Amino acid sequence: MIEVENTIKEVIYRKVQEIYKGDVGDIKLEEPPSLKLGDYSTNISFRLARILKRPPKVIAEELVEKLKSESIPYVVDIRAVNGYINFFLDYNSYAKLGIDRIIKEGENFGRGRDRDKKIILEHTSANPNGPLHIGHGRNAIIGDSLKRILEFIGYDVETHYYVNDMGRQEAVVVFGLEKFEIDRDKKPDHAMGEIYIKTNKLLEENPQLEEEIGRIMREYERALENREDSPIVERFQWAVNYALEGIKETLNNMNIQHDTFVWESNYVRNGMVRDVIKRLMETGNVIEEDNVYKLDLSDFGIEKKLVLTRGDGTTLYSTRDIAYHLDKMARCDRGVDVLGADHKLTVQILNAALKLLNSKTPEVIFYEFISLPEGSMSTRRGRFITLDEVLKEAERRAIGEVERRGVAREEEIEEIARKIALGAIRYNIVRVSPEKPMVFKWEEALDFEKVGCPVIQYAHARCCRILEHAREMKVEDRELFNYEMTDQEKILVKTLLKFPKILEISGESLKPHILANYMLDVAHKFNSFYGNCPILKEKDNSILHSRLKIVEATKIVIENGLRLLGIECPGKM
RNA sequence: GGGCCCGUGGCCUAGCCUGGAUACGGCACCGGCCUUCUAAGCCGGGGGUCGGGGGUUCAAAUCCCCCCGGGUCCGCCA
Repeated sequence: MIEVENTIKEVIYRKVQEIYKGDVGDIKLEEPPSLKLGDYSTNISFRLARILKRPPKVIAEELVEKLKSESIPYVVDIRAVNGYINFFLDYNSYAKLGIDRIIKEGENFGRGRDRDKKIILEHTSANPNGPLHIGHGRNAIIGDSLKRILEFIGYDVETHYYVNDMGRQEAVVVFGLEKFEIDRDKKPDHAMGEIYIKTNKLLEENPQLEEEIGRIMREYERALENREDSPIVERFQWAVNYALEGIKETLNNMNIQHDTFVWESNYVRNGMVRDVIKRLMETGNVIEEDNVYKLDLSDFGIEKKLVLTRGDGTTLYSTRDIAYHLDKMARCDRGVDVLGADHKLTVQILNAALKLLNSKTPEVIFYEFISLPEGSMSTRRGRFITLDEVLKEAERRAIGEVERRGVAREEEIEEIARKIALGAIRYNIVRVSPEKPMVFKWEEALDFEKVGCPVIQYAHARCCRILEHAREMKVEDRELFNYEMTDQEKILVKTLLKFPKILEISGESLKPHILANYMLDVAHKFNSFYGNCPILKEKDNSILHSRLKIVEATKIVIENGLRLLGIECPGKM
């Protein structure tokens, strides 16, 4: 618990001041590798050793003597070990307070105070020219998990899906729709993907058609600038909305919903792109080169120059992106984008331009690609694995597993399997640190046997079952934790109470994988407790009652934690 | 060619920002545990030059430099 940690830190700081008045920086509280070494420790003696020119061990012993004269709440013992100063908690009172708090706060355990800060979080933003593949999935899963975490710790979060409707790829689709008939029987995004792939093939074989694409793009942009409701606008809108319909369905199946869909074309229509270009022209960093105006960003250490408009006067993605971000950053306290690592240079340029326009810049989470064992994915070549097929295959396998275990009624199986399948997919992606490249392998993504989320959901199911049985037993209320607790109990209680701090770190550092890894930790600690400490079979009523409270608290933490990862708990499996 | 990212036991992965106690887990492997709360589990065991080499430090997976391998970016594409 954060209060206990802060108190310990304060006391250490005071005592250190007694032997050394200078600045020693923040006191860092660490966790010893084993319970036998205590619950918290500090390495302050090592840092003081140099300054005071005395061995760390001696300093540690001296500090321990001083610390022992203080009475620190929930701390029963302080020892000097190898230069470290180790603190031992009084688990009887610590567990009583902590478990009681978790149960009292329930689904709000871990929730932060309202920060009165608005965050706009943009994620997924896949081009509406085909179905989402697992690469988009990494983006969406990281983004959605983060949205849930940030909201829970007290931010007002609005999610954006930035719809790229003005790119070449969308013009290809619009062109393709007049050449090929769309398959109305297929899911819309898949049908649109087919059109896109076929049209690209057609263009490859007939390069002279390329001019058509350019013409369509110019026509669309002209219509937007003139705010016409011409047929070309309708064609683009139809195509984009049609694909988006399918994309939204997929996202919905993954428990992901966006608050706002922002269309790129909106910024051409409302004149903001023209305005941005005009303002950038006035910065004095513009040069003319190859008959086109470019923004020189060498002041920002960027070699690449930003082309402001094409030779034919039409706008480019980058300037429209600047307009979007300018608008977005003005509407929030913090802007967060989830983007593929291939956008790193783009973002540098974007941020430089935003600074020139005196705007805040977004914080960006970059994630590396998910590739296939046979190489990288390609939307254009149709070489990718869609989220839809992963979802479907995961459910198929999960149904088999649930049936095999035989704990669910026939009519429950599908629903349970769906939760397990989605959990496995979301978890296996979110648990990996985003800067690590991933290789998609079916066996790994959908391994229900041991790895990942099923273990967490299973621990939760065990909690549910135990509590169910306990209700039938009518256990008397007794004073909690008035016995010598086992190591497994202590470790579990301590782990559960870390939840709020984990959320804070995970949210503030924009790293949902920290929460994901913690959840597995909770499950392991619970399983160890479950395997070593009798609960319902415990004869001592006081211990039985206390252990049930630990189970209840575990159930709450798992539910809250998985919910923030967009994963549901089946309750039985 | 230059910039950025990754490289942790056979495989996957945490820790790296903010340097410290035997490098967290999982898979696979070996040995125990289901007349006992769901064995998707528990207990124990073997397995590591933290890509390589220098450096800084009392102390380096962690900080600095060089190198190797992989990815990615360097469009009047998005």
